[in-house]
Amino acid sequence: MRISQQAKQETRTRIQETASELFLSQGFETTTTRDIAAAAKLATGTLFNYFPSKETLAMTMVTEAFRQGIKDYRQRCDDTGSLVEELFLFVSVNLRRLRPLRPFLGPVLERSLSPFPRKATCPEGEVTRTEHLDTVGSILARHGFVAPSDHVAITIYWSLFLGILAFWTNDESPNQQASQALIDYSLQMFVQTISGTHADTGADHAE
Amino acid sequence: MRISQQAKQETRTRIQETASELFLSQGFETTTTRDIAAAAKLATGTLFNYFPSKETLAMTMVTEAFRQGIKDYRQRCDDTGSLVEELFLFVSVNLRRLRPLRPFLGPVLERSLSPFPRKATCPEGEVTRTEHLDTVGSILARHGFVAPSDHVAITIYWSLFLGILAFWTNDESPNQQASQALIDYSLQMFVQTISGTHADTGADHAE
DNA sequence: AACATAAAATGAGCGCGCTCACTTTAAGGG
DNA sequence: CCCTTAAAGTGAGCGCGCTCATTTTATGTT
Repeated sequence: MRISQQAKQETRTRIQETASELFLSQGFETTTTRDIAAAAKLATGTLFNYFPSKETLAMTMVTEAFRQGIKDYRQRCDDTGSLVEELFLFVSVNLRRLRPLRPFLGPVLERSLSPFPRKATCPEGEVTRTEHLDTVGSILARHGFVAPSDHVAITIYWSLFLGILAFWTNDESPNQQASQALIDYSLQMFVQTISGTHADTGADHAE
Repeated sequence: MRISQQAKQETRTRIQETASELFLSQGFETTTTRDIAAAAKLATGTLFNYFPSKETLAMTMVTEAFRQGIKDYRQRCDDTGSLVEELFLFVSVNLRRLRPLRPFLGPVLERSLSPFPRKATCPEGEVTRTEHLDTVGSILARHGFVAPSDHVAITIYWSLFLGILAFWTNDESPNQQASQALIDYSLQMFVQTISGTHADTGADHAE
């Protein structure tokens, strides 16, 4: 029983590694689940005993990268920077962790992290978004904002962050410096607005 | 020949109307192309003589709504409002035109308007985005911004707009007032930033 | 009316993600 | 050592979006 579980875990990671290789070399859409199963020396159906969908299989890697990003941030944040600086650091470490997956991230992130309402897709995306936004909320809170409960601000942050991800996955500029500019501008904009009073809008978003 | 073309046009609109009804009553994903073809009394293949993909079929309606939105805006914009007011008007008229399609917009917009790089999908999405952003650019220009050439600002606008669309398609609050607040906040944020000097970011967008 | 030809419609078929009834494997008990 | 039983593996098959060789229809010509 113990041994069996261990063997199962090995199979699971073998699937992940095989899938990762194929996604990286051929892309997400082009790689079929039959390809993955064959390369991992398994029947097609077996793959779905381990991962409920191709999307979930890919998102497992993405979720892991995001988790590592959060860890990196906690480790590297010395709590002395400004709000913008800390957000910038958080975004940066996340991108660094996602970097190895970049070649196949586009379709996966679009499907799984999109703010559009989804029906019954993989929960990995929801979890990842929640964990990310919780961390952002805690950063905001540490700088004196009660924004975690401010749905509007958080919604906007997520829109901006997705835009950054989308741009970054396709950024061919050297060292992704174009993305750096976008991140800078986006976060500056975000912080500037939630810092200042935006009272003249008349919009009383919850707080 | 003339008659034939006319008949073809009739078939085309019949497909569209049939598809629209089914999408609205059963949703986009649930409705199959076989369903649509059968309901329009056609063979499955015939449908694809008129629309290259299910996605394009749906996007045709969306594109038309966006075009009408632009017309509405041109008609109603008396050129006396502030930048925020004009952008708000523009977004509002677009949402009003999209309103009838709302029940099936989610998956369609996510696939077609997403900023993530797409490989070979329907061009309708690209066209719609371009037309929308051109109009936004002209509004900015009219208010003294040369921002149409400012990729960063426009990219951010599109992120915010997509976030608004995503939220709005799922907004159950009475009269979509929650969306109103989001639009207000988003546009305020956007205009505030492109108006003010944010020189300390190092991002030198033209002005 | 008979024919030629191009336009339009057709539906069997393909490859995909995924399911599920079934087979194989292997851990524990007598 | 065999037997029981539950876990793990299997692959034929389903429904989907979409294709394309073929058939049907409509138009213009004689």
